[in-house]
Amino acid sequence: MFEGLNREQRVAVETLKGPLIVVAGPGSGKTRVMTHRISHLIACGIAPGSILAITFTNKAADEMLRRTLLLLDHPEPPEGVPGFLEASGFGISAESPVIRTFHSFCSRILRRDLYRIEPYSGDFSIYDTTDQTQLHNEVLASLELDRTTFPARAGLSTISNWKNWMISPDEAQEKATTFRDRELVRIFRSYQQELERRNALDFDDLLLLMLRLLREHPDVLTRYRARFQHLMIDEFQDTNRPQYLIARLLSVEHRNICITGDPDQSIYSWRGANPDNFRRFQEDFPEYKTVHLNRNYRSTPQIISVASRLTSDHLGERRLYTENPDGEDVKVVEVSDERAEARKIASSVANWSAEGTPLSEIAILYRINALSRAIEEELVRNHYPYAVIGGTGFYERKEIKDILAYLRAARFPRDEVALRRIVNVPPRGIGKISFERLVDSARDRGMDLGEAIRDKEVVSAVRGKARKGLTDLVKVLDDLARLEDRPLPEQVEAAIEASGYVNHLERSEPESWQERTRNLEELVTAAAETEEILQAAATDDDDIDPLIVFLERISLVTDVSFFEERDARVSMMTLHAAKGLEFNRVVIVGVEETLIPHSRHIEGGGLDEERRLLYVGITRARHEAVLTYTTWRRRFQEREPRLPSSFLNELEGEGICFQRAGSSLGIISVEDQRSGLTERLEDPFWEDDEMQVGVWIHHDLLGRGIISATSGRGTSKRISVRFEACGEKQLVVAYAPLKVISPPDEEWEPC
DNA sequence: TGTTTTCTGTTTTTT
DNA sequence: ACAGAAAACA
Repeated sequence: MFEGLNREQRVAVETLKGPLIVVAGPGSGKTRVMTHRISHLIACGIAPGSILAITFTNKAADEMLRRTLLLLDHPEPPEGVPGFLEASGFGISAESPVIRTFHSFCSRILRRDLYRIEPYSGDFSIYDTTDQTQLHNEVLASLELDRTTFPARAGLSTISNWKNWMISPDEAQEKATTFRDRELVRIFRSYQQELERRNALDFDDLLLLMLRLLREHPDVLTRYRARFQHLMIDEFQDTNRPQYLIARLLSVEHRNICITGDPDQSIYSWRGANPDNFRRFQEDFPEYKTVHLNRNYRSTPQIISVASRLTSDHLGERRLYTENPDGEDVKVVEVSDERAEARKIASSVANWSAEGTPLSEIAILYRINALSRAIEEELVRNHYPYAVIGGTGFYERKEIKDILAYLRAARFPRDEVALRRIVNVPPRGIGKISFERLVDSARDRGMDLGEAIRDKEVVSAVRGKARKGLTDLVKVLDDLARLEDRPLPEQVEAAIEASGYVNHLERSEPESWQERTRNLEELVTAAAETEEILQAAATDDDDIDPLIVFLERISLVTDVSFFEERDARVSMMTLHAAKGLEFNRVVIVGVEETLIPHSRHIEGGGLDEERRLLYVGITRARHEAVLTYTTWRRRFQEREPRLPSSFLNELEGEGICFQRAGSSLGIISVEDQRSGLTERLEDPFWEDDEMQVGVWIHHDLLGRGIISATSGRGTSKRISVRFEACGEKQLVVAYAPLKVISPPDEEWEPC
């Protein structure tokens, strides 16, 4: 049971009673400790079902469950069936520990008990970001506020912050001083009311309502306290206030709570994560014990020593060390632009692959999703399979969301977001005006939209094409609703069929309709998979609607493991998404000022978190870490000069080597590179010609004009020209009869 | 007049 | 690639 564990790890595994803090650096065997601890609990006679382990992602949950079952000599869970099984199953068996994220754990409980809180019920919808944005904008319309002054992104992030810090609309109102703040509070208030009315929960609500449930219903609290005698929380540095309070409520009596985390890897404060929870924990559970896991088993000494330069010296006490053999230096590579960066990465992949590193052991990490594009293109060109993790995920694709919206609208008439989404997709003549008319008429009668579209009088308020479209839609939805008891894949297929969606795709997206249709087929496959899992867990006492399970799985389980096949592929993801993962070789791209640190966080408290983000990135690597930065990068249409990240200065020292692409492996310090930067402003890839914005030209046919924009290079370079005689035209420089002229005098007269 | 198509400007991180 | 705005269409 304890073989292969070091002394500290063993202490953590053996301490089963009472509060325990495990401070675990990257690669220190934290998951090992957690899985051993769970199996040790079970070996000591604790009922598996009374163990609740909270992880940060569903992927981590699956991994932990899989490894725990292995330790327990369980038959291996079927390949490719994620621990999601557990989500629907926790009512079922006391034979397996419950390992989930906070969100899916809460959702599971709320499915059963949310009816206790007015006016909700257990078949609530979960609103994802898209749904939230739509609702936000509906709220704006009803409050007669302007979309540009109150963008959804900003508004929702403010609302989410309030919720994470458990500030009610009333409290927010008291603190609001400016006009804008007061308007935001109004938006918050009606956003929340509208969610309630629709029996819908956003991600924050999953936590907040769980907390309310436990606080307001002592019998429920007692039940779950009795049920979960042992709590474990992973990535504790990234828990927010409601999450901590839920954990405290569940464990404050038996006090068997083990938290693991690493303040140096706290990278989610923007989502309300509060490292201060460590301090609160120490106050609330003063008899706690602490274990420090400082020995790293993952990385080379070079990687550890370089990465450690980014962490604050916690009194020199918590320093991470390793006894692994030496490896290569961490490399910092300068390249001229994002295409050169992509080529450099592709050639690294080629070399590593030739040396025998499997593609699945290579990761490319970046600060923002937008950086993946250039690299993807290069990998495609070189025929390297890759998987972009996160980003626009499968379930965020338009066609997928549309079909799911059909199912939602058919079966959950209160869920207006879904109905609004598909009311005119495919186009059936119900435009903005007709729809507004419909909504008004429904509101006048105090009806839900779902009722309204079936109401004769309301429908007669709309006329012509729109009325026909509406009756067609109602028929489609009613037909779908009738399939309630059919198997899930059949329902999904029916939704695709009845909506005429494939036809619509073919007409409206001649470029991509085939791929999108394939995606829809994948959706049917996913439905079949869910159906299968539910069949396997047929002992379910809760008898939950398969469609609800399917939708929930989709909104909460966005990990790779759920959908992607496990072929050998290069992984590409953001630094945030890489948390908790490890790879033999890691490339971090775009290590540039304004990217990491991101421009929004260069000043103020956010800077430390950016530094930790880079720390997390570097420590993902076992054998080799490469950091790249460019001197030029294309952003929208413009190419802009770039500076290396200021963090690179902090990394200087033993175990790291700076090199310029194309140059021999000479060691060049950051200062050398900085001073060399100005002379390299003429980038070899930048063909500087005369056709620049602001230059006057003469066209043989169109006459005089001034260049207002340029794009592309070489023979594909295009310019926009505002002509005196005929307005703005687009021209291809290589083919247009143009010559540069000196500016007309009148334009240059000083005013 | 109302609907559909085309064009333009926009991307921090995510359960 | 996507959303919102302007233009084109019925």
